[in-house]
Amino acid sequence: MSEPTARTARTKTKPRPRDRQATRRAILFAAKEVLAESGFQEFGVNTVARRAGCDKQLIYRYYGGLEGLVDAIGGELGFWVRDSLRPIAALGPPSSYAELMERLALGFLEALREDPLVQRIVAWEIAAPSPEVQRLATSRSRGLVGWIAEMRGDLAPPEGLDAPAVNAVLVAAIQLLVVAAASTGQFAGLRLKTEKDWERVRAALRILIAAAYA
Amino acid sequence: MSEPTARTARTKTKPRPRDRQATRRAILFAAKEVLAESGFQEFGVNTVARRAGCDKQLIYRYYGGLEGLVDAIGGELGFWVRDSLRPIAALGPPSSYAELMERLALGFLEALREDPLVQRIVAWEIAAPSPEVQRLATSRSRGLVGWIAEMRGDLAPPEGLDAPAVNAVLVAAIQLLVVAAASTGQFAGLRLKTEKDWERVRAALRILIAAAYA
DNA sequence: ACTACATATCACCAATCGGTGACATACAGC
DNA sequence: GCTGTATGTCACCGATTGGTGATATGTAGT
Repeated sequence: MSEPTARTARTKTKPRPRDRQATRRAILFAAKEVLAESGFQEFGVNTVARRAGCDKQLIYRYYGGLEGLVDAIGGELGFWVRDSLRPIAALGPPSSYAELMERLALGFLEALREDPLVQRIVAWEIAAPSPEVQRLATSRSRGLVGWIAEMRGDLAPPEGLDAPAVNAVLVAAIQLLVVAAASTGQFAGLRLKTEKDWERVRAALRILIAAAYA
Repeated sequence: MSEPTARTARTKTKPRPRDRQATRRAILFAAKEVLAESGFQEFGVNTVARRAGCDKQLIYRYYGGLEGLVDAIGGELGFWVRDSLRPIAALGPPSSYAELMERLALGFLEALREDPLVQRIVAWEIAAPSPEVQRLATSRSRGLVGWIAEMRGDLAPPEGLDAPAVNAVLVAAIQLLVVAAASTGQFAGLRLKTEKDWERVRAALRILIAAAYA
């Protein structure tokens, strides 16, 4: 066989420019895209490499595999809570613990609604408690709790009220409602599509918060 | 080759007794087991067939594939809400809407905590909104909403309060807390392991409900 | 006893997965 | 110009997946 050997045909696809940092970034970007658009079910070396337009081998070389890639995403997300709630801080100091919690809850709701990537990660944490994903969860949790503590200042919840428990309930509700809205558009018979629908949710949250922390 | 043909070796494994109904039941039972124990990630024809101790072909024959199997599970779960909240009804008529909602919320919490299968299905609905799973969600939603309406009788929520929205928030919180507890044992910095942890959650729910419906 | 059918199992398929070793090629240092 | 190394691509591996056609076998009806 004097026809072109396998190696001769090697030049079918243009190789990427040889820029290690750019390739690393491309992979990370593709990973976040895949996760945000298709969820963790599609998340794998093959899919990410295809999306990034490079060979999957590079994922192993530059991130040591999927786990390292997830960690890299987690690293970028470490400050998500802080960044997304920054506008809340700009409103000036709240006058009461109730007002603080209302701002935080509604701000968290909006921030989560606008970020499909974090939505997917939340869903991932719920559905597939693998160790690497757990780290994402705990780091985000810590960020949230720490942020609340920081904003709180010297404001104190009413005497005898278990604020961490109440806040966990509120955060849980917000997370599930947003994720359910993204995937099914409704929850427990409540439509979650139009802005009017969300106004009902916000009103309910306001009532609950005001009542609990009154 | 006069050695045993492939077909001669066919009798390695004992075939199941030829009982169509029993086999159908075994498959459905195995499917629920797999789902409850390992979650939807492991849920597939191969796994279920292995668990049921039969050939996967039978899943296609008797249920028309995975979708039909999921539908069968959904059919059995149609009355889950009603069944699991039956003890609540036995307590006698509530004296107020607030008391009704408190009973329902706490009853729903306990029922969900005790049923890993439904927990997995909830997680499934959240993470992988495929059409067949959606049907499970909506049927359960309808069951819940209908049950509330039925129990409510002539009790009415306070004037001007958006009860469906408030209830959706509460149900969402309960669902996510239970699922998070099952998978990670904590949520938003709140431990969810011991009965004492859960008592904090129940107390928080009681406060929120009482305050909102006062 | 013989046939027809329902039941169950097996054997294989193409596709996809995560993972790895071999090869190609651009570029930097000598 | 030659060589070594970093970067990128390809080709393959074994395992697993959902899916199907062919085959064996128990059982009921004649």
